[in-house]
Amino acid sequence: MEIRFDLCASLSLRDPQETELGRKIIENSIVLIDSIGFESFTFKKLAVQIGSTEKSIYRYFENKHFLLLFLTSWYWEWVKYLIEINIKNIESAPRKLKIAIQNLVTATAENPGNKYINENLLHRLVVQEGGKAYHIYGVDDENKAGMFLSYKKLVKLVADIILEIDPKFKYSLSLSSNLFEMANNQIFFAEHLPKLSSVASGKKMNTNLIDMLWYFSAKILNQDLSVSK
Amino acid sequence: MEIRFDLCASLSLRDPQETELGRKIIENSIVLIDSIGFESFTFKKLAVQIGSTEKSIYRYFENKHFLLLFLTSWYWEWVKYLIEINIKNIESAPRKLKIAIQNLVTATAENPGNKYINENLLHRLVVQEGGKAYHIYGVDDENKAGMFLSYKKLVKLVADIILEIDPKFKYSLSLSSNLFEMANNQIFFAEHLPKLSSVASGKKMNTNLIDMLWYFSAKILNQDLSVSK
DNA sequence: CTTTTATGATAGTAATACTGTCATAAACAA
DNA sequence: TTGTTTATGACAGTATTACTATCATAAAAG
Repeated sequence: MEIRFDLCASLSLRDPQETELGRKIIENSIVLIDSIGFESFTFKKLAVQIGSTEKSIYRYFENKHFLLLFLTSWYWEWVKYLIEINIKNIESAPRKLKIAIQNLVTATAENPGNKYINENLLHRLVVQEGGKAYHIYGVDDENKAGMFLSYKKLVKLVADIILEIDPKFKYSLSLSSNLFEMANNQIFFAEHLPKLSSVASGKKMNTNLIDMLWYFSAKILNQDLSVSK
Repeated sequence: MEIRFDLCASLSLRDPQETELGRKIIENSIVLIDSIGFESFTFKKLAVQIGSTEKSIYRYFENKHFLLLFLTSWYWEWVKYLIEINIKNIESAPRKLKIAIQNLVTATAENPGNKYINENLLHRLVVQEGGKAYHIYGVDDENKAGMFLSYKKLVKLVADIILEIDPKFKYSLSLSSNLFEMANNQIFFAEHLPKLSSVASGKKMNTNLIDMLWYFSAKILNQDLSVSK
């Protein structure tokens, strides 16, 4: 089994999912960025790691920013895919929201969906570096070019579940985007700046974070806290 | 009137608030980063703008990362200062929280507190680039060195107000940090990725954002929505 | 069997992110 | 007053980064 997502074409010069070298670039860039950080990451270092050349990587991605955008977009598509398959055939909207929260926090399936993408590592990368994909000077142009569609579709998916729960709720988009942002942020805080978070890192972090996000959402949406047990 | 904050000493090699050149560095770095973005910003460009040299700027800051950290720390101290003077003599804890929200969203005083720091520009800078101050590879070491104390103190201040409202509330730190993160994030989304936010950019953005943050907080804390009118 | 396409090898350039040295002017101390 | 720190500027230099260009070759496609 090999999951492929159709990401915005302008993210890459050539689709890296289609070639051996392309997949090597994806696989190893995740490992390398995770291990040395996005700022120290260069195409030169990646080229050395995969036994290729800088130039060959530049044939796939204009620069490292677009590579990061590709990786985060792939991640959001993956989370959307997980949520969609897991809420299938579920009737209750609050239940769907709880499932969405579970999936956006853990972002892992029982069976990995892909041979060359380590979803756990990618999740950690998005927690650490994800915001840099859009906190950039050219955000408006890139948005016009459709480069943030994956994230927008995902936020819309959850916002629609929220509207199913309460069609009159005024803040569905903000609550939805905040769930994604807050989930990643609180994981980052728990692991690096624990004074900024009420959830502690460790074995029970994900469970506690899911409980908290559900608590916040249920309160805001006037839902019974136990409804989705 | 000239506000000075005692920021963590290791943020800078020399306190820029004390010298003419130092204040020029602060003043112009805010303008320059805001206009070209943090990635394109270099000490060379800043040196040219202020008629100094790269080397002289390096005598104040190790590199541009620490300059950004200095600016964001100054900003968080400034917001903390605003909140503190505005909740003085207020009895009602929910009222205090509402005032805190108003201040963290607008982050401006009637009278600017400083001649060489443009607080409005700095606010915009923190919205755009603030997260990059701690989403870095060396976050743990810098945290040990006390470099995020300003933000942690601010989050604690608001978390304590939350505990005043409900001493049994389990998520005071996360609710507090999320208020700060969400405020900046939703401003960024409203202005650049409007599909991700329920608040629209424009004249009423701040008011709507304050209402939303208060709505979320009040719901989560079981407070009357109108209590702090 | 030819032609396209992808990659690798190699080279080169401007800018970035620094570090080092020295001269000088201003501030401060004896 | 003189002597001495201290801050800045002027200038030089280096390794790395972020690219772009050219050419040879091997594999895939027609």
